[in-house]
Amino acid sequence: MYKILNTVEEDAAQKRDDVYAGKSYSEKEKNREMHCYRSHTCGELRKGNVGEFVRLSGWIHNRRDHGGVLFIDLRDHYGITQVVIYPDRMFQKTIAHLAKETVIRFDGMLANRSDENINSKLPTGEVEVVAESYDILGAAELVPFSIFPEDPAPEDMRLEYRFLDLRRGKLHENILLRSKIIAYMRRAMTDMGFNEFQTPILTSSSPEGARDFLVPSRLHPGKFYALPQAPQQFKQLLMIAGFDRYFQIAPCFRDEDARADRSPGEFYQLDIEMSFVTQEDVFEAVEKLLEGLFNEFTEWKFDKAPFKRIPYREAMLKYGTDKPDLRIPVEIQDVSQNFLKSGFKIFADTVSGGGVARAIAVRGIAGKPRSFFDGMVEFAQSIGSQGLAYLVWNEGNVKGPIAKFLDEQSMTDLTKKLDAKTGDVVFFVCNDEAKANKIAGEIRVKLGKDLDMIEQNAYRFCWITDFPMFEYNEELRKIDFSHNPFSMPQGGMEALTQKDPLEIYAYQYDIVCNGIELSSGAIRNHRPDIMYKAFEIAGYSREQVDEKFGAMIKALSFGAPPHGGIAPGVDRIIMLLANEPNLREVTAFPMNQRAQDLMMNAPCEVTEKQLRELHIRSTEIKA
RNA sequence: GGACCGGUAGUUCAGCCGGUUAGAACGCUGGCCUGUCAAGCCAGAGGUCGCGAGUUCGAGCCUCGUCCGGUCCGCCA
Repeated sequence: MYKILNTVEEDAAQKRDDVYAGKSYSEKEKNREMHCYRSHTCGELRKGNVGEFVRLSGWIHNRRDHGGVLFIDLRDHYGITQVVIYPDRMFQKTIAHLAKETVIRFDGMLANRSDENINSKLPTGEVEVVAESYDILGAAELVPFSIFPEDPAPEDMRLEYRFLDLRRGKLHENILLRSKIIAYMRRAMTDMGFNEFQTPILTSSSPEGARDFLVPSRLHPGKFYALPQAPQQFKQLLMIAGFDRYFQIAPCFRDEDARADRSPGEFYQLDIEMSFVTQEDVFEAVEKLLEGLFNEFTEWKFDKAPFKRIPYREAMLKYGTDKPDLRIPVEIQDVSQNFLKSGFKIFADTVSGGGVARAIAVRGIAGKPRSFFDGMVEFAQSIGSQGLAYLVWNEGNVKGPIAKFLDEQSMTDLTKKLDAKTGDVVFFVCNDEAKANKIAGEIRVKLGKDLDMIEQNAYRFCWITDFPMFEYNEELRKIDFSHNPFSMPQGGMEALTQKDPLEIYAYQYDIVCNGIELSSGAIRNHRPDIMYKAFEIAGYSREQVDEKFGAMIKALSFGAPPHGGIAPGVDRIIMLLANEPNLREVTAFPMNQRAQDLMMNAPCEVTEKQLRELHIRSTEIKA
């Protein structure tokens, strides 16, 4: 191995050696002629450098004008160094009136600070540069929001002046963390024997899935490229091509509305595909990656491999969602049978009509004030529940709005089933299964937050497994794929021909951390015969399948290895590790929620000429 | 497409029951100050209260509409 490039520190050291080597303070005049912007970075100088004649360049971070002495905090990527300008310098007044964020170069001697003037908050806080001369390298206008101190600023302004926002400590660190995490991912994947590939950005529109971003073709009037929603088909083709283990930090494009944890338009996945693997092989690879990653980048507690596996149906029952936040130590229980026999008519009728009753038990909160319970009822109503029943286990009796409807036997059974003890409170939700899951799940999370039950400083992972292959579409009154039609059904062809379709699971899985879905993945269906059969169950003819997915089927027909993969969301992982609630805090140049880049002014109108070349006419009338 | 929350000085916010000339802090400008490090002190400038209509003797405050931002639902194979 040989070295191609020096680090910044090495470069600076080199220049120092070249320019300053052996030179004393008396030679400073000569040094002023040197042709470089800095001898050191602003984070570098220490006691050992005292007495050296140094040159620093950076931004005016802050200044403190004492009339006599003037202090400038000079900032660059590497840190902050105090520059002091004494009144005998003619330029002191000029510097005192420069706008913050001016880019400036100072030359001067590095001096020791006296003990009482040491700033322990700065790594460079034991020294300061005594300015001899300066050069303004980049003038600055008054900034629209404060870089220092790092006060809150309106987000649309932060986006419009992103280059300023990125100077601020927290965001600067987050983006740096992003760089390090991605570098780690590349290293770890390569070490595990994966090869990185690039796949096309201009590709063809896929009929399934999210809304595509379309790019009009100049050479083929009326035809369009689509930006990839994910390199799904390409990575499978690479497996069929025999490359065995693929990964890519893959840009993905989906024209769907944004959320706090979902960027509008574009995002990155650590896209992974492996040949000759089972579901467990994929889990093992991802667990190894994530364990290493979290080990490297967090001080918090996190689950070690193997992560908990939770079948989809169990997750929906216990947590009311397929992306459970396991930091909340509460599980939902099914109590349908208890209410079926009970005297509580509303619940009994719902259950006998095919609905379910769910219980959320919280220990030791019987003493909560009435307003707490009213608040919970109100919350339940706001998310679409008729109301919210609850029982409170007090010393010797059970109270609550529904207590009077339950006979002694029902109450005894319920107490036993829920293992309810004095001081416990149980909330009840009764509805059709889908609604009951959703409402109970949200109440579980709300209780976790309001009662401060969410485990702090911890990352809790789980795999959600055994997603149903098919589901019944009430609207179209037919069987549909519930998620991905290209996943391998568990049991293969035999299951498709023998079992009730709604009982078939797919080799499909999600990985979830702290209630955030990091990724979906699957063992793919690599057999055309099983593919045709699966589509047949969902009501597609062989011809329809050929028309829509012909290219993929063709590729699978020439000797395809069993393969599978996953694609953890890079942005979301960074968001978790940076402990940020929003993707924009870990993205250098994000769009706003309405998919606009406020700095670059995208999307924007284009010229008539451009449109003509692309054979496009806009239906929007220009102002 | 829908729901909720928000919009007052460059920024962060306060503004009581609808009642005099809309306040504070930071920033900015000027001045004072030789050791600060979120420097300090004094003075000053800075406002179409998002926009439009309505109710009222009177609207930052109430009503309706509208625009903008965020969060969520829909959507995200």
